Amino acid sequence: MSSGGPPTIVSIAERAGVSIASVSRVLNGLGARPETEDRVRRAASELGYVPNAVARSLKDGHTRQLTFAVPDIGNPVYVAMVREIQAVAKAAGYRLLLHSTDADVADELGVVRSLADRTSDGLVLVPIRITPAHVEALTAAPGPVVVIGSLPDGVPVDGVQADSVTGAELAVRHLVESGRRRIAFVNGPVDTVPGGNRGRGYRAALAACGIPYDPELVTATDFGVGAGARATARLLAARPDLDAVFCANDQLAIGAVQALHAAGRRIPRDTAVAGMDDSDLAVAAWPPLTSVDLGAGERGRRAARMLLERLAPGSGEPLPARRTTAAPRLVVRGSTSPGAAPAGSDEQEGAKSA
Amino acid sequence: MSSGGPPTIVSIAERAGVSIASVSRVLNGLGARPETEDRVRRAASELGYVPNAVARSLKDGHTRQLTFAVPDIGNPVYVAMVREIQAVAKAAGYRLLLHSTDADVADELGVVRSLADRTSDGLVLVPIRITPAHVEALTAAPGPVVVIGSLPDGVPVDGVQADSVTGAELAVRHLVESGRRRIAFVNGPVDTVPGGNRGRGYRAALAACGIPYDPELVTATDFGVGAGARATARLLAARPDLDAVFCANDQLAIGAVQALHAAGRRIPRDTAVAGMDDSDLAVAAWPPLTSVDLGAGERGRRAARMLLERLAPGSGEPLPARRTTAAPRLVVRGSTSPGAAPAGSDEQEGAKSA
DNA sequence: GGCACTCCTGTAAAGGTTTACAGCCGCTGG
DNA sequence: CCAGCGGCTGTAAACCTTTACAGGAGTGCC
Repeated sequence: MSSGGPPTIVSIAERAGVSIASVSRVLNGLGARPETEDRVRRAASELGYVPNAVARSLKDGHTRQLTFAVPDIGNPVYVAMVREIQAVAKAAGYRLLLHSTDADVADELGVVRSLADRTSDGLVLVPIRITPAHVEALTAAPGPVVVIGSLPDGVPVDGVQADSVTGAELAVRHLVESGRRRIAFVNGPVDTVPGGNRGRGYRAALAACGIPYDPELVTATDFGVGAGARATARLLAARPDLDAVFCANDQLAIGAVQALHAAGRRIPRDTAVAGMDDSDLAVAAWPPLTSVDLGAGERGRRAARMLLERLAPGSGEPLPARRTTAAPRLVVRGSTSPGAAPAGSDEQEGAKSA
Repeated sequence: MSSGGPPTIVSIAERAGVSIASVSRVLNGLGARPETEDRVRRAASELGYVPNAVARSLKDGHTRQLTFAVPDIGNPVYVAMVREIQAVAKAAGYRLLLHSTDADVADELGVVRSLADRTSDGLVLVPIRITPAHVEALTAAPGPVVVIGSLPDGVPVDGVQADSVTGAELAVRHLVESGRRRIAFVNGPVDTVPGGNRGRGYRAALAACGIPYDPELVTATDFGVGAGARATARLLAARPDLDAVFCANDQLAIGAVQALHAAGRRIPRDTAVAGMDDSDLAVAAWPPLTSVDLGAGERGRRAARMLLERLAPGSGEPLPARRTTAAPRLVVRGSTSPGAAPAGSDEQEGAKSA
């Protein structure tokens, strides 16, 4: 009986007077006699049939869903990644499952293990920090995983990295070339992946430029606008002679800009400011922020592509773990260079609003 | 045989020497003899068993997944919504499927219809515009839908709205109270939901304040920083006497700020600027932007909750369509008021960075 | 001692799809 | 005219789980 509930191939088979196998074949484009074809198609459209994706997934073992797990969905960097990943996924006919780990290590590990429940075919993970437990979980991952972040060598999992060291070097070198010498550094938490790398980048850059490292010019705090403002105010009090502030991300840099404005410093004349990530915030600031684009979107895109390659039927998945690094790019704007980036330039176009 | 592939209840049953029914019962906490219980649990953990979510979904007819479909994932307003929706979903044990419609009407309709494939249990949709086709598709929706946006009355679907009219009125009234009289308005595309409503809000607000509507002070463009800057520059050229710019969102307002800076106007002394949405961009600007919080996060949260209520087993889903409106809130900062929002205030704390 | 009852367990069906295999029919070629 | 073959079609199994139902063993009570 074609009773309640949405139509299934059984309802169609009854209505068309054929077997369910024929229905399935017609609907999947395998051969059938023209008349059979006709009757099945007619019945299907009359009933408004839509194939049940769950049943199909159960049958053929994949869901056409990818999971993207990030510490915090609100962060512009992750937003840039989500956007690209979803675009790649959509183009390939995959849906995107977005998971927020809320920067919780246990939750991150849980996501990796939950690959086993077959809810999604693969995972792109952005860990807030990488512990031995991560290495263990990733090694035993029950499905394909791509990690965005700096992964130790032995782990048999694809990885996409930013090159914070070179990125920081680009920024510091630019500041030095603009004549700055006392370059403060406002970092985020050093026990996180980004914080750790960016700190190393700053020191390496100073060394490369022949400028001695001065601990008094360096501070670590939380990532965030308010934290950046407070940290900058402290630095300013301790070392009024600083002539540039380099920040580990744009939010901190926005805070630095605010603190400098509040202290009556002119930007960039008295003090230059540079950030990292080149998020939308950079162009919102005044003057617009010079920032190092660490290729968040690019990293997302690459991660998604690598994951899809693992899922492609061709490879029996025996390809070795791959590592790739996105090249950083310095975007110079008014916060370090008086002439740069006039208002009304063409960047950041096209966003819609609700 | 317990051959290749991940362990199933069958493998466990074999190993424990019991039937699959017993395995299922033990694993779902229904009663069993202590010894049986023991053997099943031991076998399950030895094999590293994880239940197959797809099979379970097929059996009991729901996936514990929600879909959230937005025009553009990068937009801060939608980001705020995603964040809240994902939090609510996660707390209720649901996963979140994020879909970008890329502001394509056909795609929006497709998402509604695709509810029929049983991939997710419900949908939160943010349409870019609402056409008769939308009304039709929503009326025939094969599953529960909550729309964020302004929905016509007859449609049997839950809805959450922003109150742009009151929101615009708050901003305009605030500008008037600060002594402004020639208040320009930079809108986004008027054929979109937000553009249309905000335009009406501006006119209503002027009327309420007893200020005549002056078409020369009004312009519509795309949402976006560059568009805002160009539009403001045009307005400034046509009407140098304007003393405030009200923008339909923060991106436009950022653009306006840049254009005003470029024109040598001081903010807020010469010209005040106010935006809408109160996104992260507002605090990134200098001076920080006065903005109307239209409750994006709140709307997301409510939409998610309404959807979950529809899914709760208690109700046979016969509750009538509900409509709810989030109250707007004016956040005054430096762009309209000289003293407001000192640098280093506590807003926007805690974001993490990669 | 036997009956009834309880507690536990196993068998089997259901959920919707895909697909291997076998069967049927009609046609062609010898 | 018959063997054989090709083209369609139908039956049934498989994917993995949950659960209704029936059956079996043990206990308590009369």
